[in-house]
Amino acid sequence: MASPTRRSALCWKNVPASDDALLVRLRDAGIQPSAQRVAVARYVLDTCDHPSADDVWQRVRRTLPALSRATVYNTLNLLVRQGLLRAHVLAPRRVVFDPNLERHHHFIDDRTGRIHDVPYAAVTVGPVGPLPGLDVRACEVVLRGRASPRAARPRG
Amino acid sequence: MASPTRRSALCWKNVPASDDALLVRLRDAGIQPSAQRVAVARYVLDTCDHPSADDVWQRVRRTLPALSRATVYNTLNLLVRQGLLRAHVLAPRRVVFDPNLERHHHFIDDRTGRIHDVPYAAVTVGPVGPLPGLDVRACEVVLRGRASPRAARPRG
DNA sequence: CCACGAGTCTAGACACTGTCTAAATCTGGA
DNA sequence: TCCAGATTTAGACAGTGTCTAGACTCGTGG
Repeated sequence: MASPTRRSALCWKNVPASDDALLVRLRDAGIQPSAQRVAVARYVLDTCDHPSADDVWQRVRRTLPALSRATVYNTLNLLVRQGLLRAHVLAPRRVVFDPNLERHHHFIDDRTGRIHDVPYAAVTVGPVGPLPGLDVRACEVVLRGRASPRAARPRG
Repeated sequence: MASPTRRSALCWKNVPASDDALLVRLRDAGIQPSAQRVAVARYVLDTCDHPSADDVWQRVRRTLPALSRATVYNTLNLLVRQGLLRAHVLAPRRVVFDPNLERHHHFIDDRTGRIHDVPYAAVTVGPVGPLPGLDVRACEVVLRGRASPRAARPRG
């Protein structure tokens, strides 16, 4: 064959040493830390942008051009399944991923679509009155409105 | 031409007289009541099933076989734009339509995916504490859990 | 009665999202 | 070194929602 059509993308050791904490975290969750998974996790577990799966793909491909879409979806679903990530359905055709595992709510800017985290304590929900026949196990609050430009950054 | 490939589907007068109230409602909202729009509205404005756009299409096509998918989407968006219907994004790849215009919340059964309306007063939300930079204009609560089979019917 | 313009509907193309499969590749252990 | 199992890739596939061109209907005016 003339050219290496298949790059050596699989290399589980090819991860910067500074990611030790991330590697431990993945391993503790029972996730084999391949280069692709680490790259995806490194971005998605440390962002406050609430990216969609495609956002993650676009972003991580900058450093891992051979990354396939299927791997991104697989990895995101794996992270969700293992409890390192949460998925929210906040906009049509847009599942959004959120590394914030603490109980919290969301604010969506009507104009920009930007999603901001809202501390759990900032909204008082319930006590839910008696709802006959409904066994409530989770409660999510979505606020909508407009964010002032200054508040456009959920975290510094 | 050999055969009527194009049926006479457009017939704005071809609407049962018993739908007078609906016709008035549509006209008041500035919506020209075509047969297709009336058929869609008649179903979607009087259901508690929280159907998706495709559900609406499947259902209304029973009585209007030539109804196109684009017309359903156009009509649903029109009803939403004119305030006769609400759209909720409660599940991935599934926008759900809700004719209940009163303020209310939703309960989603984890197992069946069924959506139940919850009276606004049954859940105490807020008072939202001071959220600097966020101008909150709407607040939606989504409860998740399990519904007992007996409670599976939001309305009789 | 007929022509015309505005509004509506249909069929299909299109873009996007998420899942699945076969084949190639890599890893760790014997 | 070799092998079994896990992982990744590319592409096919299905579902959802939008858009466009062309056909159709209605009301109005000549």
